[in-house]
Amino acid sequence: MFIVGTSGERPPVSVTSKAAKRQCILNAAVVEIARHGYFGTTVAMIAGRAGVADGTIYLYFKSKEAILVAIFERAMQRFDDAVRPIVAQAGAPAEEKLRRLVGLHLSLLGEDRDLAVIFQVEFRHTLHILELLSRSGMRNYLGLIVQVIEQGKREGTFRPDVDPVFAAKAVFGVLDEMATDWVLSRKNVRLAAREEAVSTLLLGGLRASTG
Amino acid sequence: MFIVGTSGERPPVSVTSKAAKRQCILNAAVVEIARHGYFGTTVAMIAGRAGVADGTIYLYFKSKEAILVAIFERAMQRFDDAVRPIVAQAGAPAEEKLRRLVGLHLSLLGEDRDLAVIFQVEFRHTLHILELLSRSGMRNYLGLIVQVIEQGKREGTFRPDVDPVFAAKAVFGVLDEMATDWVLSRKNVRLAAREEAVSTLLLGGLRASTG
Amino acid sequence: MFIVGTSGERPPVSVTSKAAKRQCILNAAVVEIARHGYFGTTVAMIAGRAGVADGTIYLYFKSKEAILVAIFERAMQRFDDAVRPIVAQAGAPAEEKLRRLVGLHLSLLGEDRDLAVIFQVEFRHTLHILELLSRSGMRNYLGLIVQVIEQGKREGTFRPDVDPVFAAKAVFGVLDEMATDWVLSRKNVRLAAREEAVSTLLLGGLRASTG
Amino acid sequence: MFIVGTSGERPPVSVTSKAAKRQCILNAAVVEIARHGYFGTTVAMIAGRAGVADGTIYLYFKSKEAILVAIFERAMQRFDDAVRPIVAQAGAPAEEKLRRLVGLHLSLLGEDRDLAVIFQVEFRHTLHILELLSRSGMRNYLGLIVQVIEQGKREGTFRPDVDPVFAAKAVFGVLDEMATDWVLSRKNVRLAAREEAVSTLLLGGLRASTG
DNA sequence: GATGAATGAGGATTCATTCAT
DNA sequence: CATGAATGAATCCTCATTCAT
Repeated sequence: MFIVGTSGERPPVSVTSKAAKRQCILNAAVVEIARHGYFGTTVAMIAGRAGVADGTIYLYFKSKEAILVAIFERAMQRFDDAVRPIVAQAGAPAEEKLRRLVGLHLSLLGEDRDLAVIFQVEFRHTLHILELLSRSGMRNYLGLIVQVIEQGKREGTFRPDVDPVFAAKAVFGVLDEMATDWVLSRKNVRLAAREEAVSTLLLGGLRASTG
Repeated sequence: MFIVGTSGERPPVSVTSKAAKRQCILNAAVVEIARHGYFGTTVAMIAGRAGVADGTIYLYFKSKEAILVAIFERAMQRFDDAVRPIVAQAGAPAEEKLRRLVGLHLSLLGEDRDLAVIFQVEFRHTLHILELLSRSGMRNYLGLIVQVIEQGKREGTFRPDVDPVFAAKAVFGVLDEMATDWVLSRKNVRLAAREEAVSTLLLGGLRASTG
Repeated sequence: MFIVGTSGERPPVSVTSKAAKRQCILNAAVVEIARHGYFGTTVAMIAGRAGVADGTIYLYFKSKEAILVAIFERAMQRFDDAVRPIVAQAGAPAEEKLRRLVGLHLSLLGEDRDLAVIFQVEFRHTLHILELLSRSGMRNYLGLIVQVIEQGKREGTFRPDVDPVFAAKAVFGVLDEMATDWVLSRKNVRLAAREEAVSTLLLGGLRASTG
Repeated sequence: MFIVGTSGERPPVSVTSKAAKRQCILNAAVVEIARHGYFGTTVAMIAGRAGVADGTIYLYFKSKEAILVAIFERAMQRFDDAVRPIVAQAGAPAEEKLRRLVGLHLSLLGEDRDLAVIFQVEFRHTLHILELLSRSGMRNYLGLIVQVIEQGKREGTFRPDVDPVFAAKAVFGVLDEMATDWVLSRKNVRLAAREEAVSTLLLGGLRASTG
């Protein structure tokens, strides 16, 4: 059924439109799920906001749950793309990297409240889903924090008795709580405003007591 | 819970039975919800485990959601009962109180994995529920931590530039992440085993750098 | 939760009503499926005719398909109850038994056109279902016909070179075609009216050519 | 079916291609429907096997049901083409014709198991479809059998008291049951192997008892 | 108070069919 | 002619909640 011609390129419209509509559905899902929760959101609601028919959703995603997973993966990809260069940067001290990492975490979540809601609330929905996620993308992210802390220990800026994995989880826990708190508070503050305080507190706990 | 025969003194039995059955349902709900998630748990499942008829549930709780709230309230009450004396204890330094508070938090959650699952996972289900909770019991608990940190600032053991509310949230965040991590990990470690590391890290971040 | 009392008998209402409602749903299903076909019949249609709510159906049957199977089983049971005594009857010659068996087959189907429609049309729906059925009840029925033919061979009234299993299938085939033809014809004839012709034809084919 | 390049003579190719593609779709439909049942087969499945786009199906058939009807008509046409000459053959006795007719019926179905499945199972799906079919092609076929039996009565080889239409249905019934039984049995026997037994039985039932 | 049968609204998903390209 | 993405109606099934016994 493929009429072989001379053009090696498939219709660009299709590619663009296909990917674009997928993103469109994902965006709609983020808004709806942030607003009504995963179980409170119907596929029809997502389709409605995306401006497509209910059935169309299933041309792009295998199931409702697959949408949630796709949201997570897309977000983690963006996180990873932003964080990895910071960690990899040669020459920068661990303290500096940790500060920037903290700033980035808060900025990225702070930029998109809907996404933040999903990350802080909806992804915690079910042990099943949480485990799914924690085993994939989340591990990567935690691994990056671990690297920074290990660097700090090598540099001598962080206490030698700190367990890097434990410390990374603690760092993540503080960031996470800040994000959740911000998501739950109705106040019109910027999440990134807490960057300084968070960094200070964490670095205080990690730093070697340089006499 | 089984009343067989004709008991002459109904009122006291009834009261006991009434309260006992309520607890029984709550216990059943904790197990089922921890195992299958809030939305994955049916009222029939809870009733089945509690050994009562489906309809009976509604003699003790207004709705399925009310059960979730009741679980939260009961757990927070226990938390409060345990934490309040520590905070109120006169003569104890803030550092000591914080250590004991950390230990208590991890112990209480570590004692009942099902309850921990619900706290770390299920209560995060929906923005709606989370807000409900954060406005009531959670605030109290956070307030207690705030008190300890304020005491530390007054004593001079904690840095004067620390914002007590912010710091309390950070403390909670670390504890929370440890609990979540424990819930998700299949390893057979005790949650309380991390008490020392958590306290050290947090106190390191809070402590005034006594020159 | 069972308050042990002195009465050994459960509420009779429940038993009666439970079984009665099951039959009621089955009857409704027979009518609807005969009229609109299995795939053309919705669970709501069955529930509507049975006078119960849609969800009630699922208190009595696991799925829509389970209803079809139950219809088959109920009908086969009735067939079996009627046919078995005929076959078992001592002293009756095979010819006589075959005549009565033919008469019974046509009578039973002829009595309930809706059921006949389902037997002749709907049960043939899918290879899957047909195999399911042919392996269970249908085999029994065929086995009874086989017995009669074997008896005829022993008596010397049926040709010795007849394969009983083959012949039984042929008998069934003729009966089946008569039933299908009757179901499809709109004429107001009685199915049982063909009893004589069918028996004559079949016995002609089976009978030993007694010189 | 794949037209690559610029063919100068479109019309004939087109005509051929058009008819060929129709047959191609029909063949694909036979396989899929035999395998998954009519309601279990999607138009997309047929299109996939035929190697055409979903929408293309509708350039050749008005609806999914129209495909089923077309399958029936094509098959009946083949039956008719094969059976008619036998019946029309002058000089051949009715017994001989009936034998050959039986053989042909079993051979044609036995040659294509997929088609046999559809004939014996899928065409019985719905009263609606069955009636559709029985009014058209099936009647013709039955009419041919009737002719043979009438010839036999004129010849004096068949019993004078036999109703030709009834007898034709009985013949068809036996053939039908044999085919169904073969379709359902997994054994690797040839359907045509039963030709002799079927003919013998039927002729035994029809034959005038030449004393 | 307790029961559990009954309810019926609600939702994820499928698929025949259409139509812009 | 052919495509296949898009449609949206339709359906089976679940389950929180009620209420007659």
